[in-house]
Amino acid sequence: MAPRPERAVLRERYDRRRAQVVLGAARVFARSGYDQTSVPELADALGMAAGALYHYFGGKEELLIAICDQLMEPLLVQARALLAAGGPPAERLRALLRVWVAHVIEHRDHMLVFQQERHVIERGEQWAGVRENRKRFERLLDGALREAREARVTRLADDRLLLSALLGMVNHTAQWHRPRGRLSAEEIADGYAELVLKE
Amino acid sequence: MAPRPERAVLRERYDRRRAQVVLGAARVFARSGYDQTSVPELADALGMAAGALYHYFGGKEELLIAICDQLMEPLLVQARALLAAGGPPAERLRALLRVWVAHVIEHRDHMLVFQQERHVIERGEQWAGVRENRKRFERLLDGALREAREARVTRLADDRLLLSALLGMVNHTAQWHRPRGRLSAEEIADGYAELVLKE
DNA sequence: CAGTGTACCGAATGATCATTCAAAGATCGA
DNA sequence: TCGATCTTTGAATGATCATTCGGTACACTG
Repeated sequence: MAPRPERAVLRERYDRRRAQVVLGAARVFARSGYDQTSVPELADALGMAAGALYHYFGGKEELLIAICDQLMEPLLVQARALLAAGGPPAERLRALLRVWVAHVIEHRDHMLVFQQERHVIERGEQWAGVRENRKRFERLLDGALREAREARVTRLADDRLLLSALLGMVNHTAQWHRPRGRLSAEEIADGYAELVLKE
Repeated sequence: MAPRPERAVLRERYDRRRAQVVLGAARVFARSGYDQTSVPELADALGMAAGALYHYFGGKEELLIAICDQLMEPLLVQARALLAAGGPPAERLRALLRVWVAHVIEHRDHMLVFQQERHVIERGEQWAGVRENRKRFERLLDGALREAREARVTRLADDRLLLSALLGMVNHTAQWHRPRGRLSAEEIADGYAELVLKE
């Protein structure tokens, strides 16, 4: 009686397509700005009609939230797994930096959008989840930094300042890194580690 | 016959008022976003009518350019004066960091707008001047870093990476610093210097 | 191949926006 | 106070935008 493909199959197909759209939208928004890109323009760039977007998203802002989620969630997963694994503080921090820098480079467009739309993220009701995820990552990083300081391997006594400095330099990587740049993600991460850690 | 105030007086009054408007607009745009703030909203927040803005600016975007100029130009002047003064490379770099961090903190709203509107700055024809000023500052910083490396006082062999790291961490200061925060501008700058310079 | 639900289309809609402009208010020298 | 000029007003204008929705195309099941 119910002549439909398995519900799970449909759901998966829907999710995959949605993720594709989010990915493409990140590229477009990174280049042209979120507000300066009209929905028809965006749809054009994605090779679909404006109306189709509303099949996947309740509205333009929901799409923006999806971009931020697609950025933050896999990073959180990786960071948690890594920090759960144990090891000496300096090595843990170095490893976290590598994962983080690689992620920023891999999701360059997402990062640019994320940074550009800071003022929306800070305020909106619907943005609480994104803010929470950001907070979670900062807490993980903060924990790794405290450990490192207690092991006396950081070069700066002030954890908070070190945290902010790292957030600044690592996230800023999205602004200058180019796909076939001179330095690999790993070299960049190790450079940052060299600034932060004692020899 | 010509019953007018001195031309210079008028010009000065006009310029001062314009600068006030630019300052106020920076605050509003930093909080609510450039695109998300309508001209009537902005005018309201500034206590003036929408039309009056067009007495000082050809359009909304010209106002945005003015915000960036008001940010970059005094910093360039200070940086140039400081670097012209001479002294040992480590001290020059430290001094530059202090001036720079203080400027970022002082112009927090301008910085937030500047960072949020990156995609406009990168592209537009009319933005060439702003891009040029940014380039000039980066060259000054780059020079100071090279000097420091040649004097073997930096902790990272790679000037380019160090430059990017500094741009990231210092500019990011605008995002977390609060007016009556725990650390002074000077303490923050010295913290950054500690990361970058050998003991 | 018939029937059903999903994916997509694109013109229409109502709201919002940047900008203009004619007129009024403010300022100041004479 | 007069009159010239600078400054500000706010309603009108035309353009643009996000979103809606009635409908088509397609994929899959049985």
